Amino acid sequence: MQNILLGFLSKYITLTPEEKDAIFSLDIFHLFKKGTTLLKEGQKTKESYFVLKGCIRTYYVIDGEEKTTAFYAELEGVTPPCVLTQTPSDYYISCTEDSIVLISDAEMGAVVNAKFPRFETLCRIFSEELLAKQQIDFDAFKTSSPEQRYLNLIQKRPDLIQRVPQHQLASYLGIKPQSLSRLRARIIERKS
Amino acid sequence: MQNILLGFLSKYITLTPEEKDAIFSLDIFHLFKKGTTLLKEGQKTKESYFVLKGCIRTYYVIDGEEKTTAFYAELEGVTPPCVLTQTPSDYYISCTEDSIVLISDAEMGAVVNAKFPRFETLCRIFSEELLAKQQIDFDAFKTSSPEQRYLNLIQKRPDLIQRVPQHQLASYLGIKPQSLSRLRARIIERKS
DNA sequence: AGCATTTCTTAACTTAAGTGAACGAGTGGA
DNA sequence: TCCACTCGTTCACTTAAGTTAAGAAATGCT
Repeated sequence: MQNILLGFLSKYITLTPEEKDAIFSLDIFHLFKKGTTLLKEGQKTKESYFVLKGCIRTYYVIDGEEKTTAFYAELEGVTPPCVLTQTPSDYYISCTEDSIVLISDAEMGAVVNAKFPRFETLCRIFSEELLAKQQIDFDAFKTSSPEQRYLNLIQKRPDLIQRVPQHQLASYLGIKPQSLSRLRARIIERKS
Repeated sequence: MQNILLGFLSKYITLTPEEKDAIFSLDIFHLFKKGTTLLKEGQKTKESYFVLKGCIRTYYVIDGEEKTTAFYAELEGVTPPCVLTQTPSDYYISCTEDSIVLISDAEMGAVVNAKFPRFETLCRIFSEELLAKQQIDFDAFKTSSPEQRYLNLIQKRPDLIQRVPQHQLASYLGIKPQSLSRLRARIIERKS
């Protein structure tokens, strides 16, 4: 498992043995099997999750049904709202694939901020950009039909359609799996 | 008009004549009539809008139809995504009521940041909180039906239902005005 | 390989939103 | 004051999503 992490990291940076030791003693990188739950509803956490490899999803359980609201794949990350509100989480986070996830902590952030003030600027810019992106996504969702949302997803995130189960995709699009099947059949029908 | 601004401000802080002059020379506060457009589609801007009194809305025009995606009332604000992406705006911003709006500029932010480093921390926290709120709202929208969204709106933003025209509310809920009428009739029917 | 489980699709039926049109109430302007 | 216009509601009809059920296909486990 450590080899997988090191192999992955070596694609990006060259590490001295000391640095490798330092990284593992930091206990920041984690390898999870597909299906592993990182956060459960009702649980309190101060952790943020950043995906290096694989894919994780956030979902609510409403009336016994899973409602997937977001996917985070390579180089994407989440800080659950409950981290900021200091309340139990409203949703679950779990891995849709075997994944390497960087897990960081509010306290860790504070330590880094104290050492490197420029890190704060980075975080502000990062979070402002995320906010803008999220706003655009939200607007796109509101102003389009399920079918348009699906067609849009094909354009913007073709990988998701391949790697994620249909029923999770469906709830991500705000519809039932049966409706997604039908909708896809409709699109293919129209093409031919 | 300056009296209205001063009257409003005096509820919160006491100002010396010099400060009053300083405020107006800053040219930060603006009074707009209902219906005034602050930002047009295709326009470039570096401005953020913060509502002190009244209410503004953001909307797209898609196939000649207005699609309202957000309302900002007292003590709420927006930075349009186009400010960050440096591209022409995709949407309009206009006043749904006579409003007092604080308009600030990316450059102004930089100046303030340089003078007061703690201001950066404030901005980061503010934008992280906004991000969390937005995420919660987005999730709530995705996981609920138009009717649930309307019922939710009654709980969370009862003021909007009173002060905003139905057809804008409808598009904010992601439906047509006729559907909103029907939906409301359905709810009343069920109560009795 | 064989069995159980999950996942995806199809179908028939129900429910709710979209569409186009008409009507009355309210609003603003000449 | 009167006219035109906007706004909200209602109705009839269309379209698409929800629901329930069944079966085929893929997956996982032993």
